Amino acid sequence: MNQELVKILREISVLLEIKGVEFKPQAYEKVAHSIEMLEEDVKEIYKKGGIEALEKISGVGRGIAEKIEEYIKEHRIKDYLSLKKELPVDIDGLSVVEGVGPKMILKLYEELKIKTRDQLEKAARAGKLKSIEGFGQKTEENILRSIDFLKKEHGRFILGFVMPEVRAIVEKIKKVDGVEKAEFAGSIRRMQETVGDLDILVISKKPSAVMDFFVSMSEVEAVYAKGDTKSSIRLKLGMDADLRVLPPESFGAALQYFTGDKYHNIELRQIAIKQGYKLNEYGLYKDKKIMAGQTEEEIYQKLGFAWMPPELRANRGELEAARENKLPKLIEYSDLVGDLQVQTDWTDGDNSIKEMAEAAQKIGLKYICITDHTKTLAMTGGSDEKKLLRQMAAIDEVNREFQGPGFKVLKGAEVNIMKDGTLDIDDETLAKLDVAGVSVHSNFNMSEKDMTARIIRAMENPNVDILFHPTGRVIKRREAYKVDMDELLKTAKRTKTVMEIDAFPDRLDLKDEYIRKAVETGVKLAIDSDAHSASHFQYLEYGIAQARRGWAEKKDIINTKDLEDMLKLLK
DNA sequence: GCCGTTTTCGGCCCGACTGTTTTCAGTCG
Repeated sequence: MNQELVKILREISVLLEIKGVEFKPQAYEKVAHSIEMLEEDVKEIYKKGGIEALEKISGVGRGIAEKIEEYIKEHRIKDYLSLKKELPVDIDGLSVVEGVGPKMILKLYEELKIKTRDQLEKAARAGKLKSIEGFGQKTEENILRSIDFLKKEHGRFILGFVMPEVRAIVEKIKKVDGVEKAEFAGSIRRMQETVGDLDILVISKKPSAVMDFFVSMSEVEAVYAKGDTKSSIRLKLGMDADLRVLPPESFGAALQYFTGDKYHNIELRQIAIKQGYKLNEYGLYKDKKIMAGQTEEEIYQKLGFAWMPPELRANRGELEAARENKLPKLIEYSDLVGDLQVQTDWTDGDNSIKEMAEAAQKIGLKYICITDHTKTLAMTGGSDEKKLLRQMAAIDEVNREFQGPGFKVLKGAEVNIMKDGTLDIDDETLAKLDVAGVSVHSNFNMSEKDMTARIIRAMENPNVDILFHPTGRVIKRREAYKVDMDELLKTAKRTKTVMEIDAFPDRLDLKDEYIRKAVETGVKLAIDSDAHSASHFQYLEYGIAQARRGWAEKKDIINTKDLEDMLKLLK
């Protein structure tokens, strides 16, 4: 229900903006965002607490609450339908095109009866857009370029897959003559699952040298704009990048501003206004006098907050917590000492047990658990009981070679949860493993009720230690299966089952909000790389980022503990 | 349409750049 409603509220927002209505568009947009972030279904909220409960959702007042009620009861919103009748266009599809906003949507419809992105593309290819007043050659080209991109990439990039290039570019810019400082901001600094573009902030005595370098890097595919303080490019990897040169006294303000997120910033600026300040990307001002701006710390401090890590900035309570000095002491990127999901060439991994162990040791881990697939995942050559026993002996052999307390390879498996919640490995064999992980790899399309019951049954098995990648999604490829996460977390708490944060860049389940819920519930978590190759241990970083965005501390994550202590936390 | 350390009316985040136009509206982040 939530996603349908979000889409409708967003459309109402744009439709009102097209009509030139003031302030209401922001009100609807704000509610759309609140509902998007919501864990609970609005239908459930309404069922439990009626219209008053709906009004408790951030940004929802009586008016919108009644519209939500109308949608729940009658599956339509009258006002929305009449707005839609006035302007029957695919708002969603058109507004994701870069440069196309409410006013342009209206003109496109009035002049050329364009309703969909396909029609927009055809009109642009036929050169018809130029005929509209206020549209020119450039507008047409930009629209086409954006449409091509949407087709190719769906607009977002998976953080872990673009991060190496991002870091390399920033390092290169740091070396340009005159550059004193260069940092990336935006969703990348916040370590979001997916990122839209790259923002780089620079202090330099020679701005033009930085701009010249930036637009002529080998990674650049196209240059959109080049100015004294800002340049914009498209990278060959498909992502857009902006670079801004700033005066040192504004660097912190700009870093804060461009890191976001948007909702964190709106909140912070409103707080600044209430205290008699004005906050923008150049600094914190009182009566045109700059009061802070060189660092983020001094800006937050002047406004009465502790500095907070970018991963927390989402206006989900972090400002309040920072004011009361109740910010969580987040798990650090150096805190992991083990990895509990590792595949090898015994099934679908690239490397041997020994090679994986060596790679893990090299990046500073003290133990890994080998968790190859089991027999019903036939395409990977999954293990049956016999093969598992043979692998256990092979692991003993590798451990003998390591000799000494420095590093240990544990025996585990990623056991399939069958349709009825039973496992495809017998209990006797499971009991012999150090760590038994379970996961769903088949029948993704069950009802929420059946899927929840299926997974709970598996968690109740006393040999099962960890639920691997608990929602089964693959970002940009496969939706999460339907499951009642509240029930799973309750079951995890009751049965002492650990929930996994899968660090593989396009998995990253649990999601941040579920992590936060797990932490609040007292459920223990493990951050695992799900490595299928020796190079994949580097992905642990993205799992840690995910944990940080879910407010998790070191104590919540079992593989921050030394081997003995970690094993005590398993069933 | 929402909301309250400006509290039930009167505000609502803010600045840069583009494209097209000749002084600025629209879009974006």
